[in-house]
Amino acid sequence: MRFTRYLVPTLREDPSDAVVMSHRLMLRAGLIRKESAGMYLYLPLGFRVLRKITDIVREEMERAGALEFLMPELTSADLWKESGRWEAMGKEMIRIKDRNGLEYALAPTHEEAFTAAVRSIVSSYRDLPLNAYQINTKFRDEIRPRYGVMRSKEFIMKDAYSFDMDEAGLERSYQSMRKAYRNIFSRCGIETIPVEADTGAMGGSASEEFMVASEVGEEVLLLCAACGYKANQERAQYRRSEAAPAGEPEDLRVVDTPNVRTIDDLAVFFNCGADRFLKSIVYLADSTPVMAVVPGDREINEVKLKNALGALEVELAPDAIVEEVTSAPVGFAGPMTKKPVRTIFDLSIRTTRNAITGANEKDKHYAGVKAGRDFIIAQEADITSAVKGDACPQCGAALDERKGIEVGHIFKLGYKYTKSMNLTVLDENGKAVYPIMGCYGIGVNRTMAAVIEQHNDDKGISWPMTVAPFQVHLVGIAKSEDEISAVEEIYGMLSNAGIEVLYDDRKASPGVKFADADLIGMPVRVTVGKSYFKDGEIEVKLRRESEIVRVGKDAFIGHVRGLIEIEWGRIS
RNA sequence: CGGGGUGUAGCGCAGUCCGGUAGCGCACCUGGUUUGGGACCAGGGUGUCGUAGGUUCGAAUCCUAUCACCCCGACCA
Repeated sequence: MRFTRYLVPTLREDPSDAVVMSHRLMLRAGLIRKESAGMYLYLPLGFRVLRKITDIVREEMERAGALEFLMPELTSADLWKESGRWEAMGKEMIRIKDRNGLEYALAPTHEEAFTAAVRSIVSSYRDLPLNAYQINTKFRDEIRPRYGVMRSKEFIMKDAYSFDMDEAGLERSYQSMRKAYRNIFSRCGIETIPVEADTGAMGGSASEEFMVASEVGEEVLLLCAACGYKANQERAQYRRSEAAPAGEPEDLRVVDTPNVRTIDDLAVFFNCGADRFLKSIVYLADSTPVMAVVPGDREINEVKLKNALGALEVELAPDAIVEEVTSAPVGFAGPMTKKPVRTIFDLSIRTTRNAITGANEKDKHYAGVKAGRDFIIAQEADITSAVKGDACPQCGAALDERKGIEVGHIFKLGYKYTKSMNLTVLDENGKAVYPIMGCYGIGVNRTMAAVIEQHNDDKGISWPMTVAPFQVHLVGIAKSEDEISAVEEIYGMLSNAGIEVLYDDRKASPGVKFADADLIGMPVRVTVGKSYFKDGEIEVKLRRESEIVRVGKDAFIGHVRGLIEIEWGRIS
């Protein structure tokens, strides 16, 4: 491909609204342009990368025995009403009506669509196991799209749905996807960390996310170097100390605490650490008030809380509700409420004694509080987030914390959709049974961004060979007609050898060409200039290294082929 | 949704306080000289100053409303 016939609008300066590296580089290298918030268009160069990634995804999915479909993006409301998600998906799902007033959703995911498709097509156990997938656009009305294609309203996802006769079958499907995902990400040249994850609104049991460690990641991961435990903070567990706190047991007493409301205020007032307090927060769980009680130095994990309560939604209660529940102004809540309210305690509360907590009365706190004596733990659960330094739930070693970008997510769905949408097949005895499902997603655009996050330097992108838009970037530095034809000849040699080459044939200065080559980041750079015209030497350089190798015309193609092969081999 | 910020040429920005006929750099077009790490000379302006009202002899600038975008938070497969 000739640069002058292609369209690579590189930018010298960083666009002002791009804050993360991958976003900046995608814009500057001419891969994408913003259409509006959370919507991006892919220019030819960017689309080539997207295609390379989807090619890899497709190959690995086919190898795992999955079958490719293409589903409609416009999904009728009936489908969502069957599963109950027309309500449950909330505002994230974009809903539209046609001219007849029929309601549709722009698909944010395709469980319903695939379940309905399989229901109408498959009726025998002989057709299972089935793993159906597609590579298609998803629409999600994100509250806050950000970081370029990392979180956008419209994005490309590879989504797969497995249907098995029993749990053993699901386990096989799940493991085969797990393997396929590892292959896909490693072939894209990115290192991923598989972590245990929450199953979220999809429902189901086992779940793993594939994370790319990155400072700009939106997820927090807890990792144990000692035993290999890895989990998303939403789910990560930690071992609590069993030892009772030191000090003589105290009696319960009321302390005047005028205007002392927050944990920080209390720590100053009582001159002690935040861990001495019991933090009592009122939530609305599906509109019903619930009090959650955790140690003062801990954050409540709303995902865990939601799961422990069996609720669909939990949100902080407004002040009016808090005051009603506690019979006191906000800031003086405690588990010893005057009126009964459902209260859930974190697991670490059971050993509490000599603690300080709100007295459910204005300007008063209790001190010397002891669990079991002063209040009953009716329900306890793990409802606090693990943080760096906590004890690993498996081995007790200190957990480490990192940020990650979620590029893939696999989980066992169970019977949620087959039952709600009544998908059955006949087993060998002629009896109708519900298949069990798994579902598996990869964010394709996000994977592209993650590749760039992991492969860049101060000059630009440095593509892994497997996903690079072109394998070779040919820079010609020619003045005379003769020199230009000599470069053209090299370009012809590369093209004829079947090598993907972008040939910078612009009448620009060498500096401009080299700078653009580094910015766009093809893995191999070939320079044909004065050392070729004088000594017959073609210069070959890897983007990720600084060394330049000079080869003669005869050995040239063989050398480049060898490099491509080596670079390919480094990755897959 | 709460807090903060920004909208002026394709990109990056100045001009706004203090109203007086739209600017700079890069990119782009024409001609010429150049060519090994973002060249130079000469010429060229491609704009509804986000939008709509208002004040004024006169508005990018002041007032009102509104829209969009970005960041932090809340939220979120």
